[in-house]
Amino acid sequence: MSETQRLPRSDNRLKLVLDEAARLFREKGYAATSMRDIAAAAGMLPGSLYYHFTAKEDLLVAVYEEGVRLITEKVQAAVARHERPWERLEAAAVAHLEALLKTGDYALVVIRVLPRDVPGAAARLLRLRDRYERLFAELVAALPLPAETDRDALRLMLLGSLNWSQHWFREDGRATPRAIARSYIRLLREAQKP
Amino acid sequence: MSETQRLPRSDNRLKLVLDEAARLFREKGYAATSMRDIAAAAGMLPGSLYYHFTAKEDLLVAVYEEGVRLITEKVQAAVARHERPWERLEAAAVAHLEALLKTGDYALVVIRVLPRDVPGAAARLLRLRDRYERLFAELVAALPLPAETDRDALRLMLLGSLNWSQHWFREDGRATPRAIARSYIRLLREAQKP
DNA sequence: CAGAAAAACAAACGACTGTTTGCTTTATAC
DNA sequence: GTATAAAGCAAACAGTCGTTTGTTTTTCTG
Repeated sequence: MSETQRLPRSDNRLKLVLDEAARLFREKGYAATSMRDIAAAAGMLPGSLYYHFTAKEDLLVAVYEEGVRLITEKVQAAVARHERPWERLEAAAVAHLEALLKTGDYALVVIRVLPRDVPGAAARLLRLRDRYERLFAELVAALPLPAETDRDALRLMLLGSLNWSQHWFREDGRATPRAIARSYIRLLREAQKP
Repeated sequence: MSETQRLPRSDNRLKLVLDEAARLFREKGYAATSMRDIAAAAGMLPGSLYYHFTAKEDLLVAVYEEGVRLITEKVQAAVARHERPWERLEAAAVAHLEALLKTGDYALVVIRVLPRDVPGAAARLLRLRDRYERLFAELVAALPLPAETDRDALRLMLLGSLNWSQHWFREDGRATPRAIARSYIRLLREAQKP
């Protein structure tokens, strides 16, 4: 009955594998990234990846989970620094966009790789993303808005435009993630003044 | 010197190939769709596709071109029915979203397949999409807005949120493409009233 | 230091990839 | 009606795909 369990070895390269997988999934997408690409980037042989993950889909899910964790963490920390509803939403929008465009690869994979493109893991990916987006639903619910304002539309419009910005954003430009998120919030906020 | 040029045959299946390619590219994305998938869907052998297209990338470009043509056509027709700037932009937004979510496969491929995912054709795809998006820049430029309003942000926010709706829109729901586009416009428009 | 588990190597499996080549069928044009 | 070009078939090319299996190396644990 002695289940001999041992701690991971100190020289293990799981973290490196995840980092390189995140980078490649973000750069080329899921289907266009091969297990051989990831293995080569991590300096190991293709078959070795299967010691850590039983399938390519599980590797993606692991990256996805870390991405959601990172964004959630940043957004929650940013929101906690404010008290007024609109300022909390603005802080969330800024943190969300900075996580996507500045933090690195994990976060971007979450909105770059579409769940429907990974049939065997779509359900798991959607569950992760839905849980995160509920954060924004709560922030929008707390806004002081005229009764006729469509809160769902407001939330979807904000998140949609933020997420889409990955496709046109250029690092060199003068528009920072923070400035973009703020201008979007301003466009929405002005509309809701009595 | 007699260059014997002949008309395409009446039984040719080029249109069918394009239709099936558009459907598959929309459903599974570019990388996950194989030439064999397309050939099988069109009821022919893989090699036969190369009579019509010299490479998979060219097949995508052909679908893309038709998609841009369709959206442009619908948006221009819708805009022409109105005179006041905000109504013209709203008509464009509605037509854009209906083209994506109702018209069919060609239009959706244009925003579903990312140019960067098709290295050999990225430049061609981007040129097509930029030309189309200039339509919206003109419509936004014509809006009567306060001097401090950021017109670029407004355009990017509108198009971004419209394009992102492909990811959450469900046909069964009560929200039609028309209603979604109108609620987005309303959120922006109210903000700009003096 | 000995034993065991962790982590990776080495090599291959069959299936699938985009594409090419040569040949055949068939509608069109004169 | 017959030459001719359009369209597609049939079969294969070399390469890549995700994954499996057996073995080896290396670190940790007692």
